[in-house]
Amino acid sequence: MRPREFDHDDVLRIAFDQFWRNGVRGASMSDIARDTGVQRGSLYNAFGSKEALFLQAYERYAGDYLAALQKALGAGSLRKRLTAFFDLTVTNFRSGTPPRGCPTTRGLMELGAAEGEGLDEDARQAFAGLISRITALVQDTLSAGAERGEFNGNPAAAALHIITVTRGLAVLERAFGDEPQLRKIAAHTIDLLLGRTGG
Amino acid sequence: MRPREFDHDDVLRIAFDQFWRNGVRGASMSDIARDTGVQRGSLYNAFGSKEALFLQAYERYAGDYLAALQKALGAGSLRKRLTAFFDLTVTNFRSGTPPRGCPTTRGLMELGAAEGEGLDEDARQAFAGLISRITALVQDTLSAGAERGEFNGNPAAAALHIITVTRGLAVLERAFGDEPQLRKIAAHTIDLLLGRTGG
DNA sequence: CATGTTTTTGACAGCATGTCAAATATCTAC
DNA sequence: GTAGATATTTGACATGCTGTCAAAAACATG
Repeated sequence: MRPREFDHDDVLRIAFDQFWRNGVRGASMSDIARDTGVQRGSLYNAFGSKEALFLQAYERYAGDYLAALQKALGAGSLRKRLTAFFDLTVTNFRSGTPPRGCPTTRGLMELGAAEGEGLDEDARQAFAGLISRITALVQDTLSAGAERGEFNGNPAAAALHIITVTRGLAVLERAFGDEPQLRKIAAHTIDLLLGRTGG
Repeated sequence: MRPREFDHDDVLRIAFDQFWRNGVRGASMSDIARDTGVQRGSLYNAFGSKEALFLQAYERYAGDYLAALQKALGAGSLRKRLTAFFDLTVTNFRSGTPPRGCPTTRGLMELGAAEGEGLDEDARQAFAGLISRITALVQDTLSAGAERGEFNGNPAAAALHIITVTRGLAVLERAFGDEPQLRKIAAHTIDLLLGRTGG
């Protein structure tokens, strides 16, 4: 066999940065080839297609991001946990120069048809999978908070509400790019769920 | 002069349907040419570019949609108004076969760079403009409700919260296509803002 | 009926994804 | 050490996209 001349993980990292900054459709295989120093044909040989390359790169990101969220949700009062969760979310959306937004939300809205039909069903499942896992983390945190008497509502409904707000923040970030506004909305959401005082 | 062989408005309607179903990037000028019966070159002659065609088609849609929202927000108790608002929102996202989702949210997430740089700054402003106008409508409704004693919170903050949730609903619609779930989230949002009982 | 102006039409350039055959470089077996 | 097998690299190609342009066509106006 002839050995590969590039590092698999390096390519995934560099490719994902391209996808994140320019979108899956906006990033071209030529761009990725230029940035990685790997020729376009080699990328196709190694990954099969642009979508397959994206999926691998996305799974890498999803794992890292989920771990960071889990850590943010894991310490302090419920209010502190949720605050850390939203902080990390907004910071993630606003990372990069210029800010890159939310890759999950962007990827989701870039898809072809709706669920069921659609060629990029694999991508949709990857995006939906991360959202579901984040929702589960939040719900667990709320349930634990409820047992400690820090929250008295429906953890499932509240988690769904929170994930909805985070997706909305991703959209407003693209519309207005107003980071203080995003943080105000996040704080307001926590107040709505836990009450304005103490919590 | 030679007269135009097609109806300007017909083309805008048909083109927007293409954009709505397949996204701005996903819909090709060839598709629109086929559906309208107007040759590709004629479309470029009449509208200049795909983005310019989209912008005109989008403004048409935005005007109609805003009028429908205004009507939904204009009658009954505050709770009824907000319920009608969310109903219309979700129904709009789920219209078409297969459901077409939210064209504003999709268009926004399809854009190139973030605010400031980016070539499609005109499109971003069109999307942000509709979102801002909807937010203003909701805020007015909440303010009026507050004067009538139906709401005692901050109308500006609550309106921002509501618009954030609607953007989140647009994203979750693409992720899961679960319409009952969307309606539950909407109802829960109203309960959070107005209180679970009466309102 | 002739002239002028706009629309229409078809061909072209440039860039995208994806495919493929040929060339290349290493590993393995002897 | 050498020869063969095998996977990677490389460049050319097909196809589809946006956008441009010059030539042809069709109507309005004098």
